[in-house]
Amino acid sequence: MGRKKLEMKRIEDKSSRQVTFSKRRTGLMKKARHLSVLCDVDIAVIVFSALGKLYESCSGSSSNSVEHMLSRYERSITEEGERTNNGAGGQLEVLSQCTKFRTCKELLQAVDRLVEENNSEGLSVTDMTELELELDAALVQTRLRKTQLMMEYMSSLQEEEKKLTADKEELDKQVASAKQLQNDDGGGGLNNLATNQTNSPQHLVTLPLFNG
Amino acid sequence: MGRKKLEMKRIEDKSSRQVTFSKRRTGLMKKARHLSVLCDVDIAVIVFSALGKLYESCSGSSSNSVEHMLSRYERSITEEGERTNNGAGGQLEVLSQCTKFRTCKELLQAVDRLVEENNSEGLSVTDMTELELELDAALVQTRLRKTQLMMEYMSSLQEEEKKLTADKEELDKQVASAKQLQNDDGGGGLNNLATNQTNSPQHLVTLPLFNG
DNA sequence: AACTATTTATAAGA
DNA sequence: TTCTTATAAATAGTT
Repeated sequence: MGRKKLEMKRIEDKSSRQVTFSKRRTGLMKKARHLSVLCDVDIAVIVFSALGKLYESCSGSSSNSVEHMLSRYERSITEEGERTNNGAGGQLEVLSQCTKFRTCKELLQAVDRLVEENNSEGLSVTDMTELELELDAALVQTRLRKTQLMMEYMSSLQEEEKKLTADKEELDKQVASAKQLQNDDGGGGLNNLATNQTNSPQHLVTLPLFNG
Repeated sequence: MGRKKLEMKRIEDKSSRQVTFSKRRTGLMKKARHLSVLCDVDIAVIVFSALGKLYESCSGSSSNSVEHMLSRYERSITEEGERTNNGAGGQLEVLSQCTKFRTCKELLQAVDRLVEENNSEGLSVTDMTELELELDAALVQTRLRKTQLMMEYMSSLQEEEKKLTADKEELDKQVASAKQLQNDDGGGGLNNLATNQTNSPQHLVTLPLFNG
């Protein structure tokens, strides 16, 4: 809309690109706000300029709601993923890494393609920039996955610790009451001892951590 | 735009609200895509309907780039927050971040120095390269510290698990032998029970993890 | 889902 | 940069 219809491609002139960016960014945020109010929904808009600067964020209501929505988004995505790969039960951890592997594969293919396309003249700066971005993205992905695995493992360890502590307390209690009974009636009160056995926690050792 | 100008408030009629939601949502995504292409920027749009359903997400380039942008956004916000609220503190979590804060402080000082040195002409590419290296170093430092903290915590948890498991086995053994003794001599063999108490592992809970 | 009368957004120009 | 204006786009109500 304007004096002329624009082609759907990057505006080459730096100055007009900057102006258009400013105008359209404002418009986008305005529309998001309107949609949010009119239809009573939550919206987050995040814009990164080409130089990596975080330009704007907008949301339905309060100040930090963008952050809220991000965790909400992550939850949705996670649930979606779990809904998808619920079929098999064997190696849970391995399955959950499928996404990563697929990403890596795609990445390598993209790199190969780039190299093949330009092997006669060598890679241009633009190509290298693209490659850099892709590698950076892969790095971020890898890091996120690493942190996620560590957090999951720590959760399982904390849970196990809680369970073991509870078991131990229960055993202590039984031992104490056994001692008491022994002093009281000289025996016969130990028949319900050692009934709180849980499964061995050995399976935790097989989690994919500290394996190099 | 349309036959009538709408008030900037929630559309009360459920049916028209739903229709408007659909239309405007489509429009918003389209505008986001256009802005992304025309101005060569990355954009994420996240919409949650009133019923909590994740409706759409849109972005500049590849498939999972929304996730990328979220981590990018988080990083931006985190850095911003640290720059703003360096005055207050007092909680335990803050202590564990001392290393990071020190690094950040040094970094900001370095940035200030660079800016002051060159404020007449602006920063040169060489300056920016130096700045890039410093920021990169800080990032690596932060990452190392994060991993280190997580590894230490996991080690402590594993150790605690081992100890607790050993305790439990010992208690089981004692209970079994107590049972045996009870059957054999009718009592008197329980005097050394409950002697393997270790310190409560409560201190683990105060380690700087999972605290938001 | 398709159709228009209108409103809104904005590209180019001042 | 900011304002103006002609024109493109989006869309509210209608069918």
